[in-house]
Amino acid sequence: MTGVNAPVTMSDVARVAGVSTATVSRVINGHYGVSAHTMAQVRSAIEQLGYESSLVATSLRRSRTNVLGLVAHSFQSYTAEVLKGVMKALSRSGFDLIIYANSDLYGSYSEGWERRHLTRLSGTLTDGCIVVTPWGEVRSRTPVVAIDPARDSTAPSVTADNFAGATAAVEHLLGLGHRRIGFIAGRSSLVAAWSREEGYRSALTDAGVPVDPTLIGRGDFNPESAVPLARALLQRADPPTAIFAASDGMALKVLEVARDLGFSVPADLSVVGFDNIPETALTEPGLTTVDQSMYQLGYEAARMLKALVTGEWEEPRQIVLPTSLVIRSSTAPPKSTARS
Amino acid sequence: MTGVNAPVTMSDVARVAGVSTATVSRVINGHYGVSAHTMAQVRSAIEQLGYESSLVATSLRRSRTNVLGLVAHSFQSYTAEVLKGVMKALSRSGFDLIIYANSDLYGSYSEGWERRHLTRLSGTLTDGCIVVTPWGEVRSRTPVVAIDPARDSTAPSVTADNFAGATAAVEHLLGLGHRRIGFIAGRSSLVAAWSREEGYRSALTDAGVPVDPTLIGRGDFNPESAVPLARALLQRADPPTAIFAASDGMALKVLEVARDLGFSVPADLSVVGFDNIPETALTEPGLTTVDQSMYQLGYEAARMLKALVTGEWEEPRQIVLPTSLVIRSSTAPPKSTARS
DNA sequence: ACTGCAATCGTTATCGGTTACGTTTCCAGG
DNA sequence: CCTGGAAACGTAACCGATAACGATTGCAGT
Repeated sequence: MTGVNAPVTMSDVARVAGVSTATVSRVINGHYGVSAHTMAQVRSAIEQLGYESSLVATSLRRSRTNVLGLVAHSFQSYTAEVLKGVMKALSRSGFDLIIYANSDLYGSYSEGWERRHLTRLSGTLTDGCIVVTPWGEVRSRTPVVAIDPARDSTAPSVTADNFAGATAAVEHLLGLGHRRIGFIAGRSSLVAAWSREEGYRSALTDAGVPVDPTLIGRGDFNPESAVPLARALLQRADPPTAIFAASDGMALKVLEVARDLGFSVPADLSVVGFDNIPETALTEPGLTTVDQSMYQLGYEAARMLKALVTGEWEEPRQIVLPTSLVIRSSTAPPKSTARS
Repeated sequence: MTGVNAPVTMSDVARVAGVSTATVSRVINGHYGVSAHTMAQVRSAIEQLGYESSLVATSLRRSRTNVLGLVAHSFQSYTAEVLKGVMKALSRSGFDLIIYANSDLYGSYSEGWERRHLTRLSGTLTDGCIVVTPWGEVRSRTPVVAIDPARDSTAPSVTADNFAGATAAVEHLLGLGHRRIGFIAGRSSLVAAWSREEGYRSALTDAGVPVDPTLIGRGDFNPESAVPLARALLQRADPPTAIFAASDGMALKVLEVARDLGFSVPADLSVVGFDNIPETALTEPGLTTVDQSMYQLGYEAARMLKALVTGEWEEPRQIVLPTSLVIRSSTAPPKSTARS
């Protein structure tokens, strides 16, 4: 039953060991210049008092802290996947991870959030940060790696090959015979959203199918944003036979709207999403989607940040990871394969 | 294109505004004794330099930081669920959250991990901490709430009603006609594991079925630990007709072993897990399991910690949340309902 | 014994803030 | 005109650690 409220500091240890705090510090950090005898005394004092160095005080004074940061504006299931990858990459690397989450903005968003927290952390606490889906340009004195950055970002980043993924998705629909393919876009300021739209356009064009701007809905990756857009597309006199949504969250909403409107998926309407979040395997029907391994994104981002922090430069500052199409049961040939 | 490497500190602001750092601090914290004119000047200097106060420096000097901590020894899918609940509870509460994850121990474990990190954080950085599944007694100068604590823990905690959940699971099996029900226990130092085993024993006893110690395997919640145990149970001359595992991770391993050994689930063997992690809905067959809402655990833990930190005492220091049985397709009546 | 160089250890400035306390300014009241 | 006191602001100590630097000690070399 040791004392509970004992903020035991380095000077406590120093007093007990009969040395100065500098010596205690030297012992802890394994620095040169302390005799075996004193070392033993300090060690014993540390043990006796149950001393643990304060992360805060240490990082204020030191330049390197061996702590990396991660800033995310919300916790979705994909954030958890990213985390797993990050932890894996950091495993036994000597780096700890601090995840900073701002509760006031949970759900909502206020401009410059990442920047604000980045500066608060990187001032001293962390040696570098990973930022998940930043909405603006990120800057910091310490290295930053962005996952799915903003379009105008020049910072080191890791993204999936969104263009290729979107192309594959649309080619899959084209291959099934679809010609009127709707698209629900993501927040266009994000490079991921932009590339997915480009992939959509490119696949259509390459197949000789003209891009119909009225078939494109402008969402923002927020699932709810897809609802009115899907409704608008499906209530047209000439609804598309397939809809490709730029994210699974939005695609799931498309499924809902389709059901509400009496469309049967995939008989009346094919739906494709993007991300391959766990929920897509559980829905009825299972959602065909483009898999981007959030785990891999996290893993690579952490590996890159580690290299940046330790100064081992890594050449490709922008890493692009492959995607793959996961075909489930939300896609099928259109009812009437009438070639126009 | 503002300067990138600009560690802009409070004294920078003070210099630009032509005041002392004390005044800047007063302005930032809205303290009394600053004229409207100076205040405006300081505000403008802050704006101009893009100053953000350092979390570290502030928390070193201050007692309250308005930051809560969460310490988890690994990131599984259930950790993510807990996080969502925590974030929800902290939403717009004025408290931020810092999650500390130690990479060196990822997967493995070394004694006293939580205590070490708790003291490192609670020294200054955080006002209080949530600890997820601590393996030992946790102590700290600041309030701590444990989720699924150790058995001997007296700290404030939040747990699911593990006893009732386990009882329900076993009663479900009994109701199907099973009498030889194997059990794979969790790490017995955790109260969750202990209660689940008690529930198992109690349900059997209440039904007049004697507890056969040879049908109990001593696992430790680590999925791998269940493999040899399941193998041993199923390779007996008189294998059980059902196995209840104290966690879904272990239950999924039981499914694997059963398949390898030629058992058909649920025809030859019924399997029940505990936790209701997302994967359990995806396996073939879907796993019958006991649902404990990790989201709720996180939510309640955060709510409790908040109250402890702000001093608004909350009476029940040990919160117990209800569980519910989720029946999927891994359970069925035994082949021969031979009453012994 | 005296010098010189390591090895060992203490002193002190410092990180970026907060705050107790002291000082100056300014104005109302006598 | 002088005094008192509140308002406004600066000074410096301090939070808990680190590290540059200086001081002390021990011992080999001459």
